[in-house]
Amino acid sequence: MPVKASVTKSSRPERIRHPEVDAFDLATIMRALGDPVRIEMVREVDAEGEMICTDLYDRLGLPRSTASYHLRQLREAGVTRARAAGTNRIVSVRREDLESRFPGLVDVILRDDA
Amino acid sequence: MPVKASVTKSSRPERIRHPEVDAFDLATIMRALGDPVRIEMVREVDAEGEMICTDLYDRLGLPRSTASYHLRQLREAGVTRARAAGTNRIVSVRREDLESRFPGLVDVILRDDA
DNA sequence: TCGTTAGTTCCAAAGTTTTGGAAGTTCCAT
DNA sequence: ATGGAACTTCCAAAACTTTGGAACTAACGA
Repeated sequence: MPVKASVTKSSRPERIRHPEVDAFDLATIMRALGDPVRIEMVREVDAEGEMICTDLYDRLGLPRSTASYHLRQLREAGVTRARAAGTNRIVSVRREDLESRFPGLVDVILRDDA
Repeated sequence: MPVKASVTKSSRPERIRHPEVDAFDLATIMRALGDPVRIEMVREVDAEGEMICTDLYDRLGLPRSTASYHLRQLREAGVTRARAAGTNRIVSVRREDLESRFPGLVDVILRDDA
């Protein structure tokens, strides 16, 4: 009989997936940004440069699973990046990548004084 | 008995509604642009400067009611403008209005060469 | 090894958007 | 008037997104 009885699911590190700049899609990015919670997330993260999820989630005051869902939309569109650091995850805005593919877009998001 | 028996609905000219620049909302505009059909509409219209709905709808090859729905999303967000001209409607992109409120955004939409 | 913390994924319910045919309105020409 | 063309709105079905609690995983410290 082989090794273990109950590996419930993936027992390997599980990389965090991010699209490459060449795979960025304008409609997908616009859609990710078409939500006030997500725009706020981008602004909070950008203002700090980098942020751990807990701090971001605490500021937004949403249930963690909901906040995690929205952050995923941003990450999968290419707006934010996440890297693991111990038991935390450090999030940042992909400013240079966005700027190189859609010049001016980051400024539009961050500079709105409505 | 007053005047008419069956006015089924509004019997008055029915103005086409457009938000004022001050009422533009970033998330609403991003959301309106977060769809490939609508991005294409903006590009087609902008390339012509002005366009009547029929011509636009014919180019997109969608059922008219569907195309009309998408154009409405754009108009209500503030991206496009429509004015009546006889039985036609002439559509255009609100370039200056968008530029004044969200400088750089129109360029992002029109200049993407993906 | 166990307990705790950080964060994600699962899942079903709730909510929203999209679709397209049919019906309706408005305008113009005859 | 009546007819037709150009649009829009209605409406219900289908498709998608969002929500949040519960279950889960992975990393760390004692």
